[in-house]
Amino acid sequence: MKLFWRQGFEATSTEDLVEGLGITRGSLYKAFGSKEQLYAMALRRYCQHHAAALIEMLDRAEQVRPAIRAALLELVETDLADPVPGCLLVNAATERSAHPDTVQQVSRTMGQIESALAGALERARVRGDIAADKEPRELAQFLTTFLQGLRVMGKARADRAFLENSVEVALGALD
Amino acid sequence: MKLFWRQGFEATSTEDLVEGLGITRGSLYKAFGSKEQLYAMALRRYCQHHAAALIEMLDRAEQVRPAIRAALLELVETDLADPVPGCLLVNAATERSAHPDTVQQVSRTMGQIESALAGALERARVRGDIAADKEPRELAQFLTTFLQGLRVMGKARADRAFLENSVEVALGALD
DNA sequence: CCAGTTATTGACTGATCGGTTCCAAATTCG
DNA sequence: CGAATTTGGAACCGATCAGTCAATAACTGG
Repeated sequence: MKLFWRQGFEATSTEDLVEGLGITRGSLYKAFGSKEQLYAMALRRYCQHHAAALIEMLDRAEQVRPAIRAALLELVETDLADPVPGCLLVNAATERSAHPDTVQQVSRTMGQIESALAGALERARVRGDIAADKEPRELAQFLTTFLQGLRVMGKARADRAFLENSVEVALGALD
Repeated sequence: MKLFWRQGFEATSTEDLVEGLGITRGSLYKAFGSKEQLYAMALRRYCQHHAAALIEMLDRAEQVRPAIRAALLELVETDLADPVPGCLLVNAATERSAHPDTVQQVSRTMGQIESALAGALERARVRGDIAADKEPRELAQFLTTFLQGLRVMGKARADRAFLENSVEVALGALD
């Protein structure tokens, strides 16, 4: 998974995968069928680990706004520590936009993130932590979009002040 | 340029380029040196045409907020009409984050967009069209980040309601 | 019209691509 | 213990990769 994450689908050869997984060529094709299928599995694993962790954090959060801020700033730190890999979902969406299976998987996960955000924001609204006149679903869609931009800028311009400021302005949209 | 734009660097073969440009293999290498150099030139051309057009639009705009809204909604329309190509800057940033030359070119262009936004927002603030207590530079960095997210979602989830709503919420952050 | 220069060509190269095959070693089961 | 089956692996496949080059074509000034 980490190879596809860091290098993308096309730039990762089967030789890289054989070396990285510590198995031989034949076993790889026995186990996964093809490079495409292995990529699909890696993407699914990424969604189950990383996206699911974000969603669970949002579901559990008592104070929603600090939780969202913490989640976004943690991603900023990740990109600052190593800007190359970025987010596999973003990489998949951009590199493989012509492959419907990949796009659908990415879209589904984005939808789950949006729903988790919408749920958390609804709870926050009930508690009076965010503006009462904003639709949680609309705010959630905005934040989902902003999140992807943050990951792109984390690769293109890994600058702490820039990224952290963007997060603060985005959170300001919740008022 | 359109081939790299639509397919990315790795997925575009020199054969594709030969066919697309209508020249032969030898001429391509005589004229551009290598696939890498041709990609760099295509990226530069993209910046000069597309990013420069956005920047000029912002520089000329009388009413800044409607101009930004129009620019963002036009990009939404572009992605809805054909979600595959997306934005070459975003594609380059994600696919080629390990190639410093590409990252630097993308970063420079993002900086120009940020500056154009900051200039326009400063004019808007003087005119009282946006909140007086917000720093134009900070808003510009936020909008630059949001813009990249919009292009990613345009590929991953080409849904008009989702994208247009995201734009409206983002513009709300200017108040 | 021609000698000299530049541009263009497409066949060719070694390397590497994703994927297969077949054999040997290990494991299972009667 | 031994026949049958599964597992693991290196050699190999045609195709395609990015890049080169000697030969030819086109153009130049004289």
